[in-house]
Amino acid sequence: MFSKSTEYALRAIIYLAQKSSVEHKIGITELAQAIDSPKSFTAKILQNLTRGNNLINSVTGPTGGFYLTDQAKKKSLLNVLTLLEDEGIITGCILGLKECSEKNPCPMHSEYKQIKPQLLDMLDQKTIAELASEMKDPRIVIHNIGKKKV
Amino acid sequence: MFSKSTEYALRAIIYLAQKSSVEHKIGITELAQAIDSPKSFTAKILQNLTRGNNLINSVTGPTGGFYLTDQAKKKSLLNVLTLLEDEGIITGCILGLKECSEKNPCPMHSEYKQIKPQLLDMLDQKTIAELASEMKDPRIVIHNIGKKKV
DNA sequence: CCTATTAAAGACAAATATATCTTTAATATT
DNA sequence: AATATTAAAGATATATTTGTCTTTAATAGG
Repeated sequence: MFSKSTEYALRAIIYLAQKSSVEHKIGITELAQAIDSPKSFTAKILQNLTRGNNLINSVTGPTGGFYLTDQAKKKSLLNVLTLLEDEGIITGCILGLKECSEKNPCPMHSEYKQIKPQLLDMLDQKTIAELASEMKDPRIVIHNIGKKKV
Repeated sequence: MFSKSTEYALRAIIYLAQKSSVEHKIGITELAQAIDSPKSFTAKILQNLTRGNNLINSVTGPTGGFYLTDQAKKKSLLNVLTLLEDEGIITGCILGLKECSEKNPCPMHSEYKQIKPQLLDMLDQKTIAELASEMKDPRIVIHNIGKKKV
């Protein structure tokens, strides 16, 4: 559904929403372990989200790390997807046509048109803080379970 | 949503459902033009779908080409996706977790769970023959419009 | 049988996505 | 000021996807 980059970004942000604050920043080592993602690659992804768009903040040096402000925690996954420029599910055509619209629809257009707003709702309804708070239930996780690294 | 390979395959199959039969086969040149896809790459994709799974048939030599049997035309896009092994939207987790289930759900699981069956329905309800027949309406297309090849 | 036409097969190339490693800059602590 | 710690930046490596090209095999028609 999404690229690895996007998946890691979403998981990282949910983790940061849950664990970080201005007072308590999270290092990339802890973060990557917590969401079960490749560390350096995840660092790159987060870097992109600290520049320009005020989604993720970071501070170098001891006690430094990544964190979300309360404002950032109020954003939705859809907001994040927009910043990641990975909105294909929302804007794209099932069959990959560049210009699939009411005027020139693909054969699946009318069907997908009914599902798209639900996907959009799903991604837009909850703030990442709300998603993170679901993780108080220990069954709900954002890492791969039962797979140990060698 | 899908890979290019999958998109080309779906478009090709819809075109073949519309235009081909045992009596009238379609050459790769016509097909690739009709669905606006790279010719050789599309040929590869179709080759994979002629082997084993009886979805697409082909014949070499003059008057040869690709075609669908009436039986094949009765399959759904979901059937095709299964043959293409590109069912991620159906089976996968939004956040990319390997084991996202009722027992260990991701924070988006309960939300996506409600949309997944609708996506599945969308892909399973219509036969590709039915999708193809929608194209009697000239507004409905499976090629990129207004983009001319150099 | 010969030729033209078509897909099959396989080698190759280019682009993109994913991942790692090293060096640099910032900063907290001493 | 010196040191340790952390992310930033950049170079590089690997894998996968996408795309092209050439050669081979099959087959229809003369």
